[in-house]
This record gives sequence, C-alpha cells and structure tokens, in this order.
Amino acid sequence: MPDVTAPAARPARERVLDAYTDLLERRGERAATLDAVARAAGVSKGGLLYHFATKHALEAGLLARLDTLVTADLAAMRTAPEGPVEHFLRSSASDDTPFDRTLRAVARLSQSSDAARQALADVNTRWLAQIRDAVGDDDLARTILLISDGIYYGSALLREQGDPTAGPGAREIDAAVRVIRRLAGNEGDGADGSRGSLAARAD
Amino acid sequence: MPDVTAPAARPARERVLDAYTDLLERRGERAATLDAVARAAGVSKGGLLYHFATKHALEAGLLARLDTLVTADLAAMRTAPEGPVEHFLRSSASDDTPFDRTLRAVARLSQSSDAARQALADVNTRWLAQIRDAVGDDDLARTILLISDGIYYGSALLREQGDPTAGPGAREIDAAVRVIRRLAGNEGDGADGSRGSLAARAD
DNA sequence: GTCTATAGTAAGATAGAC
DNA sequence: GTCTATCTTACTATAGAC
Repeated sequence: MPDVTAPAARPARERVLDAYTDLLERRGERAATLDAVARAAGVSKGGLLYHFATKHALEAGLLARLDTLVTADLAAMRTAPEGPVEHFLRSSASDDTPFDRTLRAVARLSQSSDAARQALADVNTRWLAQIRDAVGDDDLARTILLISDGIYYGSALLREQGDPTAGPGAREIDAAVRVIRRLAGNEGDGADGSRGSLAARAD
Repeated sequence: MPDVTAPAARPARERVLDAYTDLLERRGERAATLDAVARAAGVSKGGLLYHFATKHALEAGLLARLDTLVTADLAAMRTAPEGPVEHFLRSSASDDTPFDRTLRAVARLSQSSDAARQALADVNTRWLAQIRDAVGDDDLARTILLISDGIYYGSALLREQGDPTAGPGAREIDAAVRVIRRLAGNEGDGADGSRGSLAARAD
C-alpha cells in the first residue's frame, strides 16, 4: 500500500511532473527542456526518459494530471461556503494550489500544442456549465468566465518571476466581485435576458 | 520622399517584424527561430541579422513597434462612434489589425521575457487610465479591463491555428456588452466608488 | 529504475564574399 | 544590404552499464 506518512518519498515520476510544471510556469516553454526538467527533479536525463519516453509523453502526463485536478476543483466549487461564483473568481488568481499551478503550466504549453489548447478549452466548458447552473443566467455566466480568464491569464502571463504583486491582484478581484454583486442586485427587473432567479450566493 | 504607391516594396526590416509577429502568434515562441523568421520574411539568416544583430534585438524591435501602435489605438478609442468602452471590448478579439496581432505576439513572448511582460503591463496601465476617464468609476473600469483580458487572452491562447471560432467569440462579447449595459443603467445615482445603492447586495 | 555517454539535429551567432 | 558558409552550443533521443 502507498506510504502516506512520508511525503519526502515522492516518486520520481511525480517529481518530474512537478519540476516540469514549475519550469513552464516560471520560465516558459522554451526553458522547460528535458535537461532542465531532469535537473530540477533531481534525476538524470536518462532517468526522466524512463518515465516519459519522449517530450510529447511528458506533456501528455501533465495534461492527464490536469484532468484529475479539474474534477476535484469543480467539486470544491460546488460546496464552497462563500458560494461558487466568488470562490471561482477568487481562486482564479490563487497561486499555490497544485491545480492553479498546473493550469498555468498548461496555458503556457498551449501556445504550441493543440492537445494543451484542447485541454484548456475543456476546462472552460466544464466551468461554464457549473457557473451557469449556479447563477441561472447564460450571459452572466459567460461574463464571469471572461472576468476569471482576465484575472487568470493576467496572473499567469503578467506575473513577474518572483513578484506576485504584478498582474491582477486583490484589488482587481475585489472590484469584479463588487460589480457582480451590483448585477445580482439589479436582476429583479426582468430586463431583457432570459433568466429567473439568479442566485449567485444571493440568499 | 517615401513611396506610398508601392506597398510591395515593404522594407526587409518590416517584413522581418511581420514574419516574427506571425510566427509568434500562430505557432508560438519556440517556433519563432531566427531561421524560421528569416525564411518567412523571404531573407536569409544573415540578412535578418543585419537588421537585428541578436534575437534580443529582434524582440526589442517588436516591443518598439507595439509602443507605436498602442498610442494610435488609444486615440482611435477616444473617438469611436460606439463609445470607448464598447469599442474597447469589441476590438479585444479582433484579429486582423496590426495592433492586435502585435499584442498577441508580445503576449506569447511575455512567457519568457521580462521586457515583454513589462510592455504588456504598460499597455494595460494606459488602457485603464483611459477607460476610467470614460466610465468615471474605478471598479467598473478595472472590471471592464479584466473582461477584455479574458476575451483577449482567450482569443490569443485558445485559438486553434486555423480556426477562428475557438476561444471567446461574438457570443461572449455580446454577453459582456449586455451585462455592462445593465450596469450602466444602474449607474445614475451617486458617482464615486463607495456608495449605497450599488453596494454589496450580499449581506 | 536510474545512471553515463554519445549520436544526431537544430539553435543563435560570426566571418567574409558580393 | 544581403548572401553563403561555418562555429559553438544546446536540444531530443538512443544505447548500454549498473
């Protein structure tokens, strides 16, 4: 059975994916060479290539990990105490969960990989469905997703290597949350959209 | 005087920047090698290196071009007939102006270049200032910028090589414009950032 | 399961002809 | 201003020892 008590014994295969994620996120696709990944993971190039025979296999390994993590994230969103929408927006700029780190890594990969692009599109589809369920309004759900993308890509792309203050931060997110609350409050007039009761976290 | 009648005679230096932009946008940073850029621009590697002595100089050339184009874009925004905000959002996903193409190229570069990241941050700062002027509300201005980033990075990063229908499209943008109009309709009272009727509906 | 050594290729950059 | 070599380094991947 797996040893849950010794996190230091993290298997080499996992350490390789961790290192690949970290390099992609912090230094970009070009820097994430087999050599650099192996060094960062504390294995040799040959050792890395035992677990992932080609660079393409390494990428596929990362996408598989993303798929696992997104499923867990959707479940967390559904049960968040602050409501799914605010949870979703605030977690868009979080930088220390494995899920967010993996997502940023895959976003960087997506610039030259169709498979990575497709994986991101799938994540977005799953998010949209769940937010639409939460707010009961398609326009608003799509807009919330765009805001999240703005926060997310901003924090993914504008972030300086060591400086977490660059890119969108608490200030932007607070602004967006306030704006969406205004909308939630503005919904009762049955304007032109097609929803009914918009309960983002409402009552 | 410059020859305005012969666009075919576009100087090699410009063709190199065009080709670099195109490769970055369509195939990513890793594909934009000196060799590939030279080939796409119709010059030899030596020819390219006459105009840009190093790869870093090529990148700097692209950032300088972006700076010129953003200034022109801000001016166009100010005088847009549909108003600056809607103009801004709709142009976030446009894909055929030199400005948008350059911006997407620089976004891809920003994954491994501090200078490119800084250039994008500067563009955002200039946009924010102008939108804040237009809507007179800091929260709303920042939110609009995030929506735009969502549209923009989505169209930049999720777009398939040859398929312009992937990523955010007219549907998302229309949704966002409708949502912002709801807000605008709700704006008539008290015009600073901290008052009552728009506030937090939540508790 | 992990290592060292190395083959083969492609990258950024230089030198010098035209 | 643009070209054709060519140098050097770094990348992906393979082979075979331990």
